[in-house]
This record gives sequence, structure tokens and C-alpha cells, in this order.
Amino acid sequence: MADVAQLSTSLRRGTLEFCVLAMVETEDRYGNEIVRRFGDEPSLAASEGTIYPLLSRLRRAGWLDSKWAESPAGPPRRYYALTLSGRAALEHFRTEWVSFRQTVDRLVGTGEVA
Amino acid sequence: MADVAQLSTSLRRGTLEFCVLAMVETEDRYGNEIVRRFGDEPSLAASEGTIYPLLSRLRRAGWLDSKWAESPAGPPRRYYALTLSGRAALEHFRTEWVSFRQTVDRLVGTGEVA
DNA sequence: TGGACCTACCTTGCGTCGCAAGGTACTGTG
DNA sequence: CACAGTACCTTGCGACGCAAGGTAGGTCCA
Repeated sequence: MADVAQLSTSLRRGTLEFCVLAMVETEDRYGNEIVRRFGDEPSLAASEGTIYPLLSRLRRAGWLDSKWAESPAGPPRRYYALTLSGRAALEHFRTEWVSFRQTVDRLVGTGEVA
Repeated sequence: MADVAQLSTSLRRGTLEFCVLAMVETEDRYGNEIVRRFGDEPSLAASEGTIYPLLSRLRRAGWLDSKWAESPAGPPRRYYALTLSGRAALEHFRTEWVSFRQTVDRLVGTGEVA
């Protein structure tokens, strides 16, 4: 059960993968970079153990493409880019997200006036 | 992997339980009633196999209380009510949800202008 | 040269959850 | 008495988050 401390853990579910897609939409990025960027988002913080398997799944699903490139200092990096079907999936999520968000707002309320 | 058909399945994760809490916030409700009400929400549809175990978890977590009552026609119903700590959890979710929602809007965009 | 450290990748194991399918039982109707 | 409707719950499977553990390339400095 999601006690209060783990609340945001399961909130991320189903959203994180599309945040990743959005993150590589305009620019190729590599795994560790993505992990660090999510670390800056308090509502979305996710560790290596979450991001790397997620990137593999997105690659297998054909939504991401990857190519190796050398690092200016350190081991080589695997850069990810959005594929055509990845872009389509992201677009589809955007519309799905809007209606989902509205439904939740309506059902649980946000403290604002209805 | 969440293909497009299962997209909303995992979106629900982490949200559904609080929609349930919100649903019994102002009025006691029983399981089948909750299932039917979610059936009317296209973004949240969830079946018995999801709702009943969820209700049990919420009860074990101390967020819901239940009492049996006879039905005007049919087998007895188990009515659920929000406990004090359930109410606190729901309030906590409401603030968490608002910031989560904003983060996702910002990261994936919604098609609206930034 | 060699040790310490950083960066970068990935896997293993555990626990949780959604959900289709299957199961039990009470009630009213023909 | 059979049947259909209502209402509850469980089982088994697959997917996922994530802490922890593992490998390896690169730089720095003594």
C-alpha cells in the first residue's frame, strides 16, 4: 500500500515514460543526463534503477532510438532520440493526459471551487 | 510496456485509490456502487478485480472503515466510510496532486502555450 | 606505474499493483 | 426449482519501481 511517503512513487507510474519521451523530443540525451534531470524535479525524482530499465523498454517498443558516442571525459554514452512512432505516442499521451487530469481534478477536487 | 491501448491503465496507478477515497468522502458507498461509478468515467474505468482488492488495502491501511448493511433487494452490502487518517491522506494527496500535475504539464506540455 | 575517484552503463531480486477470470452466496421471479 | 440479478471476494499472471550490486572507461596525482 502506498503510505504517505511512497505516495508520489505510484503517481509517477504511467507518466514517467512520457516525461522521458518529452525530454528527448528536441534534443538527444543520454541515460545519466536524464537521471540527473529528473533528480531536479521533486515530484518526479527517479533513480538509475528506474530510468535504465525504462529506457530499454522504450527502445524495445520502438519509441526510442539510440546510438553510442564518445564522452569528452569518461566512458562512452548511449544517446537516445525519439522515433516517428515515439513522437506519435507522445502526441497521443498529451491528449490522454489532458482528459485524465480533468477527470481527477473533478473527482478528487483540488481545493479550488468547482 | 504500455502500448497505446494500455496507456491509461498505468496512468490510473497511484490516483485511483484517492479517487476512491474522494468518492466516499461525503457519503458512505458500497463496492459494487463504486465499480459502477468508475465505469462511467472513461479515463478511470476499473473492474471489480481492481476495486475490491483496492478497497481491502485501503481498509487495512486504516483509511477506510466498513460496516455491513442489508440491501433492499439482494445480498448484503459492505459500506465504506472515510476514517480520520483517510481524510488526512486525501488532503495530502490533493496538494501532492497539484504539484505533480503542474510538473507533468511543464515537462510534456499540453499543446497549450507555455 | 598504480591507486583513488568519477562517470556511465546495466542487471538482480523483491514487493506492489491492475485486471481477467473464476468462485460463492443471497434474493426475487416465472 | 431453475434462473437471473446483485454483491462479495480470490487466484494467477504480467508489468513496473527501485534499492542494491556489478562492470568498465577515463582522469588525476603522487
